[in-house]
Amino acid sequence: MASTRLDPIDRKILAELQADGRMTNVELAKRVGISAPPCLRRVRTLEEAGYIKGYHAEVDARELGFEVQVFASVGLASQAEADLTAFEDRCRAWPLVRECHMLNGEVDFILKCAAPDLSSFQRFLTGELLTTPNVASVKTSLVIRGAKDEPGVPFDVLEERLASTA
Amino acid sequence: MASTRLDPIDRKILAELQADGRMTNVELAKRVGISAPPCLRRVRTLEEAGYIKGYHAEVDARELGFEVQVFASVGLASQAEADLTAFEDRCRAWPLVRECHMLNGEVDFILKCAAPDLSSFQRFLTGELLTTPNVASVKTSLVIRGAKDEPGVPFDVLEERLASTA
DNA sequence: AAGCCATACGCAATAATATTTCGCTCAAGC
DNA sequence: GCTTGAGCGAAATATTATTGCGTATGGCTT
Repeated sequence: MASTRLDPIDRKILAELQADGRMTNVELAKRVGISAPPCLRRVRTLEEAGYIKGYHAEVDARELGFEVQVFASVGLASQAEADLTAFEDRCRAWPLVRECHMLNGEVDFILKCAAPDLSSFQRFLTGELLTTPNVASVKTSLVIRGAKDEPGVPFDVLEERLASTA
Repeated sequence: MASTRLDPIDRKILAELQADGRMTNVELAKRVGISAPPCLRRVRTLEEAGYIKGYHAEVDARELGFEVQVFASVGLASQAEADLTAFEDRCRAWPLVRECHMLNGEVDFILKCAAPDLSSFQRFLTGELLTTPNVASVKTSLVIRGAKDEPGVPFDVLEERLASTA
């Protein structure tokens, strides 16, 4: 489990697989400039070390009938650790809630939700979220349109940073 | 490009590939209950029809040195369409900005940003975002901890919905 | 500085998988 | 009741993944 620092080839592998997770290993090897076997070994190592947490197909939510995306700012009455984790557990159990982040500042949590239509979301909001114990305030914002939605991290920023630190 | 309604097998394929985008086609075929060739044909069709927009490795941002995640609420001075798209174009050009959504309500946009550290983000905030023309207000919220971060859509919700509509 | 060890590479061989081809079946439409 | 088209599965082929092994390279000890 050596926290082996990644070399440039490893970072390239991660960047390529983040951009196209279904690339064949031979294509990946070609792009990063080594032969297929060591490339595959590196990928396996990156997976086992946790640098790669999984692979996912990116599906078109709207085409599938999820017309509505909502950000919800949630404030809790009590911020005791037990109450925070209780709320987080609730969020993990709600399928409509895709993301839940604890924030500093005024609100305690921000939730990103996906729902088939507005009434589905309203039903969730009034029937589930607002009736949850310890939830003091909820402010929802409907997504009018999405301008950018890139998964993962910007590897070019990482490379710039490493170049300057070197 | 018939907007062919998806049958249960197609939906299962999408659900499986969303959960594990690197599953082999034979494994996928086994899970959805058909043989490999038609399964692959379906996957290709789903890709070409745009139901699958891509495949991505999920990388561990923190392990890679992106310690900081920030939500930024942005208000613009002018909401004329040209000004909105101008701002969206800016967001698309900033690598630190991973998501940009236009919202209803008080704020105009919410941005999800990833940065190696706080000073990187501050540099972006003061040097880029705040100096952008037409940006009237920015309120940033640091993510203290992430409780849930599921990519994609909840297919179980979709199935429930189809069951009730049927 | 020479030798040793660990690490990672590439090549070649094998196993598994992807992909194409082909013929069959079923169901809708005429 | 025939025709047509869409979708399936089996078999064959092409591509890819995976394993085993010999070799080079860099760091560390002696």
